[in-house]
Amino acid sequence: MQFQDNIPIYIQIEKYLYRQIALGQLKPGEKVPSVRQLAVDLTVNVNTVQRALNQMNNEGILYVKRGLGSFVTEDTNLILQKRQELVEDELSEFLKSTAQLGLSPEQTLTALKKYIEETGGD
Amino acid sequence: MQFQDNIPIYIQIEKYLYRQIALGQLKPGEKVPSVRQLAVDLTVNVNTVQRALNQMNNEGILYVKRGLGSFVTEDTNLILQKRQELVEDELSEFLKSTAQLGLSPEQTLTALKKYIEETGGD
DNA sequence: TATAGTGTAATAGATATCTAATACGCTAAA
DNA sequence: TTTAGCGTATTAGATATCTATTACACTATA
Repeated sequence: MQFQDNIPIYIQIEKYLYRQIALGQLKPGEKVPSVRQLAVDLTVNVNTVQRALNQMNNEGILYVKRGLGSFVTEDTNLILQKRQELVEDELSEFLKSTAQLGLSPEQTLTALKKYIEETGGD
Repeated sequence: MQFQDNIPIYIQIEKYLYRQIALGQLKPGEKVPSVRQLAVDLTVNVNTVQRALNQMNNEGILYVKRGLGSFVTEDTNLILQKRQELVEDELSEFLKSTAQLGLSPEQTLTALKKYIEETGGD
């Protein structure tokens, strides 16, 4: 995984894992790779992974079985809720950004539609 | 101005000034507030402002008159080009983000439309 | 000429992030 | 009981960011 500069790595790892869960690539109750394994996979230090997992534990998205590892919550509603939250955050931030560039919501919508038509979304 | 945590301030200042120029609130040939004045306005250190202005000088968006200050380029095409670039960056990043949450470009478009209808874009 | 305002540079210190290394206690399985 | 894998904690050092401070050279103007 390649990380974007200027944004803390532990934030990006958090986002990455949230998305894995939101997409169902990490299922409810499933074990998350160990911090050591993730550190190897992501070419990052164990402490950095640990820091990312901490807040997810605090939010209840993950839970820990001592000596065994971290697991995805089995609270499906919580996962759905989190996914919805992530989507709405993106929508909100996007509209905020384009507004600061002088585009109204409607203009933003039009620009996005045109952009998709022209590029296919890439 | 309040700054977002986890993103370097000098990056946010840069973005802020780009938008001022893109929106025409800083016009071609107009003097940009001095680094000392900006530092006061933004409640930030002079060096941090200086760092933000440097790259904009390198890109040709600003130019310096020694002893007088920094000024917005009079190359209108360059400004228009930069604005277009900023908009497309937002569009691209937005689609990338929603894709990582499992939304196709079309689904993203629909979600945005719905979001605007429901919230008015706020 | 003297002064005020400008960009620019350099230094030192504080803080956050990241890495590296080591260690401890827990659990499951050989 | 021993071993391997797990989360967790701690310490030290490197780097980037930001602040604070001082200083220098240039320009326009009183």
